[in-house]
Amino acid sequence: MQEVRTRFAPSPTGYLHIGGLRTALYAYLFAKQNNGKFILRIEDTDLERYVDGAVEIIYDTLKDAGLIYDEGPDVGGDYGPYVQSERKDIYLKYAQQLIESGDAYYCFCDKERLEKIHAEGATKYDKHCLHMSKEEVAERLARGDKYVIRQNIPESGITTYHDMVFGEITVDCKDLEDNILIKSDGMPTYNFANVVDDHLMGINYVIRGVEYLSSTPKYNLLYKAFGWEIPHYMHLQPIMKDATRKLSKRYGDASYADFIKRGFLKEALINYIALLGWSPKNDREKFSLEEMVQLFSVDGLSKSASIFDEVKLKWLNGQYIKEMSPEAFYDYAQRFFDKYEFLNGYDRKLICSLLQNRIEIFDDIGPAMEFLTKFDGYDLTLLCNQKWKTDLGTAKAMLPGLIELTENNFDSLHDALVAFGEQNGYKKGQVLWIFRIAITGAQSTPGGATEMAELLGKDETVRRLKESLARVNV
RNA sequence: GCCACCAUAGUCUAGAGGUUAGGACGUUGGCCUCUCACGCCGAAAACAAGGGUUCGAUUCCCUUUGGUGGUACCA
Repeated sequence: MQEVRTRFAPSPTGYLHIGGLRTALYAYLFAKQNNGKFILRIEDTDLERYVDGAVEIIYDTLKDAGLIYDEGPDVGGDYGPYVQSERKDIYLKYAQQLIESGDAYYCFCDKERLEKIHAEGATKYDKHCLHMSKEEVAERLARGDKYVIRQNIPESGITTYHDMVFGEITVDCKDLEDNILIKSDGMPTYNFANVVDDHLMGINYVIRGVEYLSSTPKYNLLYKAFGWEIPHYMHLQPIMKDATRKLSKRYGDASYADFIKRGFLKEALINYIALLGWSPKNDREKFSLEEMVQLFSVDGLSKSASIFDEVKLKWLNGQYIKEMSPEAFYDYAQRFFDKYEFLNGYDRKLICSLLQNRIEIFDDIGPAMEFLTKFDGYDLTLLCNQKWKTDLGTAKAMLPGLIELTENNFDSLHDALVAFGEQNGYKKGQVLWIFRIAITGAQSTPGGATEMAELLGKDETVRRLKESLARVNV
């Protein structure tokens, strides 16, 4: 059996977005599941849209996400070069072969003429130059006239192919245009380069976005003209931002790197995007990359687009965070501690143990610990609690005792607080509520009263208790 | 406009010619608890509409509607 070879062929036009990453993921999963090869090819034939540094971002993202490609520009392989701009001469040669066979032709029409025929109602190129004599073509070529090479599509007939996710796709040839294969700058268009490269690189499973679903018949015509074997196709619906818009850089939607920066784990991100458009057909929804390689299946691919839901991604990320070892969590959290300067000087280990199962992304560390800096002037009504039946009066009565007890029994604070309650006729919850609010000034904190005291340290705890007392006394 | 593709709760999805239409996020009630969260137990919430085919259709077919894609010297 033939070795499965898939490819991810992005254009270096900026950061790698989530949709692109998912396409790469599926191509990777399919290849690996079949013990095949996953290839990276850079499609930089559009000089205008090229963005410096974009290629490196693609390399880094794929590698970081664990989508290790077997062949690619920076790792080599037997079918290089893997960058289209470096393959320029190859395309021209094949285009000329097509001209010989009559499946393509030189076209000298300029923009003005094209605009004119469209203005006159043409919906596609009118094959004007197809009918030019050989002599005239030779003459104009010799003269150095600008030209493009167009595909010669049959004027009638239908073309059908089988897509692994959509099934039979049929398109009428009359709806197909004589696409430009080679642009006037000598570069191939996607329409041509993808066919030539996929064939030359031995790609037998083409996995890409649905935007190519209806132009695939044209590509198949090219394969046929060359006498090449047509690959299997898997077209993928896009990931949407909302019901009508695709997730895209244009709308400033987050890139892989942005999510990582905010404290999403790559495993969670990969897991989540895999599930946007693919289902294992059971209720399971947590998978490692290795498990997905085993479980991936084409019939689990969705035929409809899916909307990216960050809320669910966060939940999933939280699940991954809870499963980390405390050590791994601590290590990973370091850069986020550095990000929030007000955390300097506090016990990171303690904070980590408090936070690991209450945050969903690492960036939450800052907001979760905010009470450390936002204590002064907190809302005193927080001391009033319906469930525990406490109010400002309770606080006023309790605080002097709480201060004394903290100063003397900080090391066994919990026991001391309980004893204080028993001696003075308060419920445990009442004491702890007043105490916690009095030292944090926050409705909710990442831990209970004594845990917060431990974090603040004895001096700061006492200081805050005194400040609270002073405020309730006015 | 023309062509193609798609259509299960707010979201991601499972599903089959006959099901109490399943799961997850979110929402919500409760339990647990030194707050919140976690965790656990519940609840509400969907087959886009109209025609067929059929004993029976949400499932198959058609139409409509809605959405997306293509219609580039962009990919």
